[in-house]
Amino acid sequence: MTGATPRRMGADESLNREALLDAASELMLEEGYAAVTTRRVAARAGLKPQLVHYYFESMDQLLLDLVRRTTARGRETLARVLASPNPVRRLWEWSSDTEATALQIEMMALANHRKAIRAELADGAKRLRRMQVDALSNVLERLGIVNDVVRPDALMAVIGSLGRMLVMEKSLGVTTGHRNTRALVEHYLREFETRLERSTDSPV
Amino acid sequence: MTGATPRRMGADESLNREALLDAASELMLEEGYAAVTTRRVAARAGLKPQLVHYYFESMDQLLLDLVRRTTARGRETLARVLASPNPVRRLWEWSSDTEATALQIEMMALANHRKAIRAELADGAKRLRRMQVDALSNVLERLGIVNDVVRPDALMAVIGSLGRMLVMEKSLGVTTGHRNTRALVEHYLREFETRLERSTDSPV
DNA sequence: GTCTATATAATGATAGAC
DNA sequence: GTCTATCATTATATAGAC
Repeated sequence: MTGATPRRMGADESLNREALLDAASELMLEEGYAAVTTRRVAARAGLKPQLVHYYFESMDQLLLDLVRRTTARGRETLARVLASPNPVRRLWEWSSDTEATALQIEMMALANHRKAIRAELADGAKRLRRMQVDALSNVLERLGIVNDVVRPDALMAVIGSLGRMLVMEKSLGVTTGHRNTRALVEHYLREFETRLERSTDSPV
Repeated sequence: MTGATPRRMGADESLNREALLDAASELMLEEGYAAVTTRRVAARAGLKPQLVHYYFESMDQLLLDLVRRTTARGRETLARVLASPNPVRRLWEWSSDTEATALQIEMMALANHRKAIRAELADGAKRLRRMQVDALSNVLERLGIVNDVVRPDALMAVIGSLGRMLVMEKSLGVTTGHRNTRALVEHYLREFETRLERSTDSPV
């Protein structure tokens, strides 16, 4: 418990600490993880570069804390999404969120070569996935939609990967086939919503 | 044509030049794009750091050349894939290629904040997509599989995004729902292959 | 045509002042 | 508990030697 603390460090609840994480997040989103340097993070937060090392043990630790904060916030957003009366469509919209996807690419790239970040991101992804699949299973079961081919977790994989890819490609400037892909998704969403409305009309 | 050449530069066909691109590719794959620095690229290629600037105008140019070479090689591989008697399954396998996916994440992240690289990567993606969709359309048409809901380009989007996501997640350490997702893909692949075999048995 | 010596700026991090 | 002066290292890039 009393592990040697080589250097003193700012409190976890500090406003400056949060400001530095905000700055890091913005930089990562706008210019990529390589732009998240001590000096640039500090400058954007209106602080001196040395303060980064006061509030964070290292740049790696700052990035790890950022990933943790981001996935935690993701769970909060997802909880609201899943509370919707039409969770499937909102899940699709959520999977197509531009900002979250851009951040995810950066963090995936970061995780590819930083063990601690990979573990943190994997944990976050698993927890999000479990929330999604649980909610999807509930809805499908409640509506009596049982399908041996398309299991809820597989359906979630399709929704998630397709949404993310459309956003990625669009930000890249590639939209080949997007119209038909969206039409395909819309087709199944409508089919689901028809069943949903039918079940909502009739009382439980 | 005689634009001012501020600095002399190595020939395009030089072995050292290729070695530097190889080193950059390996580094990007193993440690991410941020690890692609003059010193590290040179060290891996067994050359002096200054040579990087002899063969490439700048680090940005090196990265751009690497993206161009990578997408060009991708087209060669894809052409072989599409020449297969069973192009749909091989397209699925190709979309699930681990190395290519890891490189793609890095390059997507890189493209997010470098205009020239974004343009190059977008061009490469469009050309690959066109090859894929053309081939898929041909096969589906030849087999008489016409479907207003699942158009060839949308089907390609599903195959591509799903394959990439499974690989990404697996490398992250997340495999929740992968079994059922693979089973889903396998279901449709088998269905397609049954029709394919039937059409191959009967001569044209 | 190929490579080296060198310049300049940015990086993560530490020790110590308030 | 908060912040600053400073360091060693690495980054990209240039000018010029062979």
